[in-house]
Amino acid sequence: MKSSNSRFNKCLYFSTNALARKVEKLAVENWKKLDLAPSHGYLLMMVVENPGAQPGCIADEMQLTPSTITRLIEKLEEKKLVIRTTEGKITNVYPTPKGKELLPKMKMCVGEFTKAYTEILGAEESMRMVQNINKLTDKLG
Amino acid sequence: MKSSNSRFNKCLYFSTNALARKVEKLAVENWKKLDLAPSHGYLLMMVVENPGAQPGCIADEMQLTPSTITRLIEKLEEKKLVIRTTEGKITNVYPTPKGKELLPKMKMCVGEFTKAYTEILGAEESMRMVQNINKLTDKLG
DNA sequence: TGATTTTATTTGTATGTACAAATGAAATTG
DNA sequence: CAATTTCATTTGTACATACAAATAAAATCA
Repeated sequence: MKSSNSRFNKCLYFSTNALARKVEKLAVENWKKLDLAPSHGYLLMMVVENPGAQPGCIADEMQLTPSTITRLIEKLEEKKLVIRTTEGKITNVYPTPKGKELLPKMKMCVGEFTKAYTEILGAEESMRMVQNINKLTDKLG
Repeated sequence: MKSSNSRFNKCLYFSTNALARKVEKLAVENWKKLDLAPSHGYLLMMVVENPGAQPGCIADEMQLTPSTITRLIEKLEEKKLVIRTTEGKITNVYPTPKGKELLPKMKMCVGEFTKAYTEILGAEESMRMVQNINKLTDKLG
């Protein structure tokens, strides 16, 4: 159903959630070829480009909680895409060779995803929309 | 962290998810006084105003899957706020008196939530933003 | 009318995320 | 320097949601 047919379409709660679900679905579809969830993919990319990144920083960067980051890292470790080393209270996350190898494909994935929604919305509107959403998020923070 | 400081801030995936999480949080906070999750609240409101509504219609209206609606209804049934009757393949959901009683408070809740984000964003920008988000969602559908 | 297809709903299972509490180490403070 | 506080991370638990399969009824078709 089109959101414009919903009695709830005037409420930010429904609008944002519905949008997030659709975008998530599109992203999941896009990342399937690498057998990764989008969040895993983005985290891995970050670690490949920032070897030794700490969970706390990753959490800030990805706007997720530290506990969520721990969970994502666990999954990536199971797949042998990253390893964790802990010294004292500091944990560092490094990509494995297998993880590093994925970088070009992951970048292509991001490109394709961006292309997918840019084609739907137009380049200008896409960018403006993303900016507005960020602004809104900041203000709510 | 402000989304504008994130390296991912240009990606619709992160923007929408981050916004949805913030909005969800705000809504959850707002609905706590009624001891309801926002989605439970909205579903209950719909059932109070539409006694006998069927899960499939509710799913369309709320832009959630039927299975999710089943789960939400189960929770509301546990709390004795709605009851389900099934005849043949058709299920109808009705509010209990206890559920009906909540309506005014729920409407206030929605009002307060709207007020909360309208105060942050301004009335005009809020409305425009919601419209744009809906448009985007429709196009992605 | 009997067989097949469609429809509505529920169930089993899995994912993504968060919060609160636990852990363990480092930093501060008195 | 011992006690306390702060900090980084992980663990336990819970919630919202989805997909795929199961169920069961109704509708269609041959």
